[in-house]
Amino acid sequence: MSAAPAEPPVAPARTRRSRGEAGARRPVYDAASLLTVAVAEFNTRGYDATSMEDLSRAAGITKSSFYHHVSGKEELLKAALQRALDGLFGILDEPAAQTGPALSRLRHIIHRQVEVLSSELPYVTLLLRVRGNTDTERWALTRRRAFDATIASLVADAVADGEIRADVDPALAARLLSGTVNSIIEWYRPGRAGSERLPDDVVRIVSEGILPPA
Amino acid sequence: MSAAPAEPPVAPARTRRSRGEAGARRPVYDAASLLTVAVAEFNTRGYDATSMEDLSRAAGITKSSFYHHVSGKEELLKAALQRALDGLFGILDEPAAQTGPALSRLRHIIHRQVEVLSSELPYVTLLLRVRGNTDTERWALTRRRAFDATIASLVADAVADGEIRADVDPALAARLLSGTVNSIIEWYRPGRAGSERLPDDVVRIVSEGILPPA
DNA sequence: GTCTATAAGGAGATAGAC
DNA sequence: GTCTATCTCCTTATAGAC
Repeated sequence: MSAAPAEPPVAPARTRRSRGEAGARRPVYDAASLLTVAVAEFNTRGYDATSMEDLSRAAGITKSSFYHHVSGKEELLKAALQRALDGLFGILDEPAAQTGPALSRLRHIIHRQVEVLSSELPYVTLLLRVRGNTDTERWALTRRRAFDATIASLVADAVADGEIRADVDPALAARLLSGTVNSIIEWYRPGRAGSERLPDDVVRIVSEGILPPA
Repeated sequence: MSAAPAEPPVAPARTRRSRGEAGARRPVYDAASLLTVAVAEFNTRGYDATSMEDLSRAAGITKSSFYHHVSGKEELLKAALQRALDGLFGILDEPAAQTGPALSRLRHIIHRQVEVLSSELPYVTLLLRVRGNTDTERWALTRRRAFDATIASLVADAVADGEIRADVDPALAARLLSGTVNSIIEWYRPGRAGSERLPDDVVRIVSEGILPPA
C-alpha cells in the first residue's frame, strides 16, 4: 500500500542521546512529537493507506515501541482532528466574529480561517480529507458541518441585510466561499513568499472576485 | 476498515434473469456497469479503504465472480481516472477555449468545467481525491497538474492583457479559481433544484465575488 | 459466469525479554 | 523504552468445481 521506497528493516541509529549535539533534531519519542510525525504521514499517503509500520518507521522506532507511546491509529487521528476543530471553532468565539454587521463578521472569520489553515495546516488538511469510515471520522464530519453551517447562516444574514448580492442562492454562495477557503490546503506551504498577505488577498478575492478593478 | 453494517455472507438472490421484470435494475455484471458500482464505493469510503469484497458485495456477486470481469482494483481506478481526465481535457480542445481574448476563453472553460464536474461527478470526484500512492495515481496527478497549469497560464494572460485585476498574484488567483470550481464536488448532487443555473452562477461568482451588485 | 476454498502477505495490536 | 516474536484478522488474488 505504501509508496515509500524500500528501506532496511533495521531501526535508524538515532537515539535520545543525540539531543545534545549541535543541530540535532529533538527526539520524536513523546506523544506530541509522534502526533506531528503521524499527521505528516497521514497527509502524504492518506489515513487509510498509512500503516502503523509506516508511522513507526517515520518516527525512527519499531512498531512495538510506537505502541508504547500511542494506544492506536485512531487515537492519533482523533487528536489531530480535535486540534484542527479547536482552531476553527476558536475563531467563532472571537469578539469580532460575534459583533457588528454580518458582512464584517464574515470578513473577519474568513481572514482568521486562512490564518488557522496556514498555522495548523497538517491538522486541518487531515480534517478536510476525512471520509466517515469510523466513529471518530463521523464525529469530525459532524463538527465540521456545524462550522460550515455557521458560515452559511452568516452569509444568509448578510444577504437579508442587503450587504451582499442577492442574485445567487445564499447557500450556493456560502458553499463556494467555504470551498475556496478550504482549497488553500491543496497548495499552501508555510514559509513561501507572500504568505503574510494571503489572508487579506483571499478576503479581497472572495469578496470582489477576480475581475475588478475594471 | 469498512464502515458498512454487517451483512450476511451470502450473495443476494438477484441474478441476470431479473432483467425482464418490471422496474428491475439492469444487471451490473459487465465491465462498464461494474466500474460505475466500484467508483461509487470508492467515493463513499475512499479508494484505499474499499476492499474488493466491498465492491463485489455492492455489485451483488462474490469476489471471485467480480475478478472474472475485472483484473484488479487498480485497473478500475485507472479507467475511472481516465474518464475524468478525458472530460476535463476535452474542454480545452473546444474552439471557444482556444480563440478570442484570454478572459472569454477562461469564462468558457470554467462554465464547461462545472458542466463536466456535474455530468462526470463520480469520476472527477475520484480524480480530485487521488493521493499518489501508485503509478496510476501519480499519472493522474501529473495530468491534473497539466490541466491546472493551462488555467493558470490563461489567468496570467488575462492579467497581462489588463482584462482582470493585477493587484493580486495571478498564480494565487488561478489557484483559488481552480479550488473554488473543484470544491463543487464536495456538495453537488445531480438532479437537485437549480442545477441548470450552476455553471452560470459559478462563472458570475468567481468573476465578481460575493459582494456586488453593491 | 458463478461459486467455495485457499493461498500468500499485510494489517492492527499484544506478550514478554532486555 | 525498545526490541523480537507472535496472534488474529483482513487483504488481494487465484484454483478449480459446477
